[in-house]
Amino acid sequence: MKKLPKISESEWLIMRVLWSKNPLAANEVVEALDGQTKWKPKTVKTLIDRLIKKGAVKFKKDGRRYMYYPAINESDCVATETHSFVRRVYGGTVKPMLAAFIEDADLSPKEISELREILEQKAEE
Amino acid sequence: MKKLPKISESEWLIMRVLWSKNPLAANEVVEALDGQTKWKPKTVKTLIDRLIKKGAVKFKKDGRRYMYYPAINESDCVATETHSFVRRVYGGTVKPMLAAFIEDADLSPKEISELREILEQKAEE
DNA sequence: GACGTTGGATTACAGATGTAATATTTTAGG
DNA sequence: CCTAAAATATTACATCTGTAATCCAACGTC
Repeated sequence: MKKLPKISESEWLIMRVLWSKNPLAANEVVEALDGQTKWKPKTVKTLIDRLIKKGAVKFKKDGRRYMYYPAINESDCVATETHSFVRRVYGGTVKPMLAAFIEDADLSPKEISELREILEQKAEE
Repeated sequence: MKKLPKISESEWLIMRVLWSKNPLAANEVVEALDGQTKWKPKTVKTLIDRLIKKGAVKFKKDGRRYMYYPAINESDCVATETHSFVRRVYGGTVKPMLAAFIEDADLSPKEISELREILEQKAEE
């Protein structure tokens, strides 16, 4: 797995848009973010440009405009970010936090049983 | 609850040292970090100064030197950071996050069974 | 064909961050 | 007392981030 670039807080919003649907033109990204942020279109374009420079996004020409799409895998990014978060904030000790979250989160019965299954898998290792 | 300052990645390491034991002199913080980072003592001092400026750390004089201690609550910071993380990376959907955490975490068999029990409780509600 | 519109390219600019070095003050030791 | 050691205070500086604005080129419109 290749090295993933660091994605900043704002850039994450762009990436999540592009992961959920792509390729998109710049103005489509702007529209997809409508309501989520108060960014001007130029701001969105800057963020896209930076993601391209970082190698997180690629584009292809469609006539006069560019169509953007992710160049890196969502699951990989999420896993990396999660790992770094756990180490930073919890120093690696996750269990108390998981417990609190499970208590607190509004989980559906289906989600609960899925999580139980994951834990069973873990227990068998 | 008062507003918490933003704590950067590097600053988190300092805060975790001070939360685990305080008050500490600057050189004691440096020692506590030994092995965890390759920072020079001056770097550690800079980070402490910034945390003071942000209001995250306070100090009192002990003769010629300062003794540092946290000015903000660990649980509050962890909760805030976790919330922001979940929104940024998972867009607020908790279950995939929990799944990733469980996969990622290095859980002991005991911890796993404790979590399973919590989930069982949840399932019965 | 001149002109406004739309999209891309270039430039801006302050504050945060990582990572220290240098300068100064205080103090303990000779 | 004077000096080296230890702590603190001040300064440094390149990047990264957030948040755009301005400039330019191509297109479709009247």
